[in-house]
Amino acid sequence: MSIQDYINSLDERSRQVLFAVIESYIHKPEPVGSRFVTKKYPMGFSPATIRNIMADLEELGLLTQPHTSAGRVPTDRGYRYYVDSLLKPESSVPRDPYAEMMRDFARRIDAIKNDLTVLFHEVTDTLSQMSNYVGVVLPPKPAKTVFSRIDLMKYRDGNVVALLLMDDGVIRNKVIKVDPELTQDDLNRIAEYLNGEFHGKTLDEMTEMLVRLMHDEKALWDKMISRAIEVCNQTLRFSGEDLYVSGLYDAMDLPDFSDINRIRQLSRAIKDKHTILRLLDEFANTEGVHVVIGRESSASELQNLSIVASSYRDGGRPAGVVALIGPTRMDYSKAIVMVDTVAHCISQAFDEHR
Amino acid sequence: MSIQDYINSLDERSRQVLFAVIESYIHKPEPVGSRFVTKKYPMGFSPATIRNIMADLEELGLLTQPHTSAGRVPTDRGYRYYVDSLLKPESSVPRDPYAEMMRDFARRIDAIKNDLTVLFHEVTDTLSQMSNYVGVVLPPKPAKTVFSRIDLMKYRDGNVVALLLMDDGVIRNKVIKVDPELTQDDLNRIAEYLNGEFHGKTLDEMTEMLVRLMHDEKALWDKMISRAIEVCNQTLRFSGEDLYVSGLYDAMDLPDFSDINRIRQLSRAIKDKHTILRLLDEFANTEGVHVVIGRESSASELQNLSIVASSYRDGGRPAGVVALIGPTRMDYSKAIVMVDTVAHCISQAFDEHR
DNA sequence: CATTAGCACTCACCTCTACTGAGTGCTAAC
DNA sequence: GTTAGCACTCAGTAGAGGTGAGTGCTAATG
Repeated sequence: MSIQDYINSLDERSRQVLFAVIESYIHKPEPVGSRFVTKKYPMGFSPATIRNIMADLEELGLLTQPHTSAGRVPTDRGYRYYVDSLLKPESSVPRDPYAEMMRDFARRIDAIKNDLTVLFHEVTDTLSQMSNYVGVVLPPKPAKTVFSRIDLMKYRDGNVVALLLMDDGVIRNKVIKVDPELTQDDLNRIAEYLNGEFHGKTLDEMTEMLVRLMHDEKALWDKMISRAIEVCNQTLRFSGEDLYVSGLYDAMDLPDFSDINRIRQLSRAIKDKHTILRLLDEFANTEGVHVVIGRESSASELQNLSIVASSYRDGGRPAGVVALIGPTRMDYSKAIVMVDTVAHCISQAFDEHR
Repeated sequence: MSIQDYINSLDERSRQVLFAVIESYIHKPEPVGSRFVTKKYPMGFSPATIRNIMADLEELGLLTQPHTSAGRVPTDRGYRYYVDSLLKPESSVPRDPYAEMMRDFARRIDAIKNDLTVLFHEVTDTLSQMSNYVGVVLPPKPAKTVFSRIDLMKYRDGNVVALLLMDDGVIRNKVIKVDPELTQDDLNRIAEYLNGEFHGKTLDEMTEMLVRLMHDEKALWDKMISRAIEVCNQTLRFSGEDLYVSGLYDAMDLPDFSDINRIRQLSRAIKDKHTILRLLDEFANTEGVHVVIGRESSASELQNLSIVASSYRDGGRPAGVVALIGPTRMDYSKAIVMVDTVAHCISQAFDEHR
């Protein structure tokens, strides 16, 4: 019988004690003693009994002691058990306290769902304000979004403004350089050609087509086409995938970040976004709420941090991810409800949208 | 004779000592003792003499002691004197070490000067990376920029994408809601009308005109005009003035921010941008580099912070501001050179641009 | 008369010690 | 199986003493 098996077969008493320790510690970040448990979570046993149980839980790696004569503190594995086995009956999580906020939220995002940038900023702001953790949104992969149209307008010098509209609302404008000889009429013809060519394609397909076109003979003798390819090529050169983040400032006030190094760690994790990006990306095609606790993610940047994430859907299919990043000592039940609800709100907003 | 007069008439010795203390303290944030000064900045006096001079400087409020038996530390007033009287002969500031970087910088911004958003991000990034302070850019007041053209494109549902081009490169796109009956042809006519009406106007003048138009009789019977007004009204509703900021993460590594409260203070100052915005705004119409040290700005948020700022010009006239925000214990000479040089680079990029 | 050597003094900082109290593990009794 | 009792551990605090960097003052010096 492996440790995992032992953990899975915890008896009710042990579960109660573990639950008590974790809830208490989440409420107030101080090691929890046996006497304290008997007082605040009375279950008819003396401190000595609780001590025995706690010792068992420590042996299983669910709790640990900061030092010999201190109370117990949950380990990452402890939180994991808490999240998986103690919170799972989701009905027990009280959604009501947030219902009001969420109705309000749903109303607000309804008004701005046309502009994804504004929408996602609103989402991260709301998430972080409500939770005091760091709110994150992974926007839909632009590569998977469907081309709607491109417009080209002459600007100053030899510059042209390219406006790229995608079907789901991702709008991008970019100043590109072209042959200054081109007139607006030329540009219109180029845009028209591109609109026809790329109609209904995803960005991925577009770039693929572009590569093919560039080797096509037709492009060699038709100047207009070769120019169109050039324009398109410039426009599609993206600023890379981005991530909406907010709430670092509020999170800094959490007791978990009273240590300067913890703050640095958190901000570093947020600063070079690709760690988080890679992690969230894994959830982009899944359903439901996921929780990653501390070292569970192999990324060392996230050692003392946990992530609660859920994908949201656009037209039934998973599109992007919303998440909360906080300390491992996180109010998981609260965070899970929030992330879940917000994800649903977004999915719903998208659905009404089409 | 006021204290200020005494300060202005410091003799050479005192100036030398003050200079030594401040330079040393900027180099390493530890109280500077008399013995240390005689060793590292030999000027032919014994520690005792230096002590007497230091006592005088303290009486004038230029230095202070953290506690009785510690060395001296500069006060805000001390830094002020240092900046005004000891650094002013600008020729003494060595520009060379940065010359290389700056050439590089000039080349880089040359490539992106068409897109102000990208440009300003690049500027704050460069400033903060080179200095380890927080780089800030106040973009040109959109209200003062000159209208170039507006384009309207039908999007999904009853939505329209409005693309607003301004003469200096501020480009803004916005999804607005209009009467779904409007065809693309209608939109084109509306845009044409607006382009004619607003040609060469600033945003300020545009809003003004808009108010006037809305009370004009013509608007009442010409449906096209009234729609145009509506569209324009929606488009001009801005997301408010913004501020480009970057470098908080790097600044956190400065010893000045090893105290958690200092970090919180700094991030709070950056978070609600309007304090900084108001401060920088004062410099928007001035020339040259300005330095605000600690409490000199009445804003309590900036107590332990200093700002080195300079306006940059667009077409000869001051347009916006670049700045560095750091601890009062800042390397002012370095910061001043950087801000000054960067401001010049931007001005130059704009000039070549027209 | 400016400068300096000498000296007493101050005070942050470090270390050592002792004490306290919260909490534990173990064992024997219930 | 549960619990009372007890010895033990250890972080945290407070006080005492020593150290050293630095000062202010005064009297001697050139």
